[in-house]
Amino acid sequence: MSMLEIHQFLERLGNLIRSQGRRTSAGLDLQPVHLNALYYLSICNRYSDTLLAVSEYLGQTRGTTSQTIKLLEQRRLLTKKPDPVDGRVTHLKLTASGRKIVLQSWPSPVLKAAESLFPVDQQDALRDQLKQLLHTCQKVNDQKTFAICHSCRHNEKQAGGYFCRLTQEPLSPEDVTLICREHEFPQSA
Amino acid sequence: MSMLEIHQFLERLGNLIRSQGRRTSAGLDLQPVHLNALYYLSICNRYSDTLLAVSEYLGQTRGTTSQTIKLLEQRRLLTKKPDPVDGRVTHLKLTASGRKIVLQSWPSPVLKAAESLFPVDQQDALRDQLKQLLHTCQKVNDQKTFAICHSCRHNEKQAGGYFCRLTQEPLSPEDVTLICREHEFPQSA
DNA sequence: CTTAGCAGTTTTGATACGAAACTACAAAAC
DNA sequence: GTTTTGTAGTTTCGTATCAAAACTGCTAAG
Repeated sequence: MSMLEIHQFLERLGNLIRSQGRRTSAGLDLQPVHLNALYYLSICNRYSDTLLAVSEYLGQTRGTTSQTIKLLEQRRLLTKKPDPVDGRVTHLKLTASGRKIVLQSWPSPVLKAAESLFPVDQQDALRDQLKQLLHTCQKVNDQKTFAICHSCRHNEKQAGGYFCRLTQEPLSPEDVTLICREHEFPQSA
Repeated sequence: MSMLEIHQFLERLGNLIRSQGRRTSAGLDLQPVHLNALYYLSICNRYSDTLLAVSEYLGQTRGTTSQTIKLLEQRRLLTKKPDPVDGRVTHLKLTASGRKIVLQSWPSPVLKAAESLFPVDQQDALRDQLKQLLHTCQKVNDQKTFAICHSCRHNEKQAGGYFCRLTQEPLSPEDVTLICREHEFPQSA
């Protein structure tokens, strides 16, 4: 019963944010999905700034994402950099104007306006519950979690900093606050 | 800061539900937005089962909603009944197969699968917080609330039942559990 | 009885999206 | 070292979503 209502409220908040976003982001000539892609690229780490990662994060096919990326590149909101090692891979880096748009458009004006009327401790509680629900859904549906290295089972705290056992590379204190497409929680099942 | 993360989690849950929904509801030959419209019609009261109300609920224009309704009518998932008093208005009623599809598709399989792994008291807490956030957003953005008569300032508890001061009509115990496009919370500001 | 306003429809055009075929590169198989 | 299999990304095409705006028909106010 609760899940039914949770679903309903999620849809309604989503509709509110998206339909408002279509109107306001129309000034930027960008669609909601473009803002999502830009936001992802602003918080992902260096292993996760590829087209494939974006498409997995957004739940789209590669073809669709390819169109999205092409448009964002034409608008000079991101640049493509070929991977020095693997010739198939290109990394997507936000430009200064790309970062500016992320700062402008996140969070949505709808939520920003509600922020001051919504008690801070309730905001934190809601955030934690949503995070929990998202990760439960992802686990059940065998989806990638896209969480920060800090909570990843491949990440190892060492004397001088951090180390990723998967990529066999050291991670900086900033690195472990970014989200990664290879992220896996420590298995508790 | 919390709002930023809340927005992010809302989007990701939305994407998860929608991209999964596109796959499963493809079996029904319906799009996510159609399921939303059907669900709304299953929980709205007799003042709110019109095209205009649906379009306000979904945040679409009337033209877009008109297309949605036309398709649902062709699939025999709802029927149109002209209003006996106002010749401009038509009421939208779900058919038996329409109701069946609502029961099948709500809540999303993604959430249903997570239900058993997500503690019940946390479900209730999350539901209440989402409701709170939604209503705060709607208030701030001057949107209709679409909540149940039970919480409406126009509704009056009387000896034999309930009474709506706006429509000047009595409401049954079942009526006050349905959502209404004219709903307004008692003003506390 | 005229005018303003509302419920709903139709048409048009832009954009989003998935499916599938395709290119180019990489790594494993043999 | 050549073939096979797999992966990153692109292109094309058909379908669906959506808003904008012009439209019909009804209602209600002046």
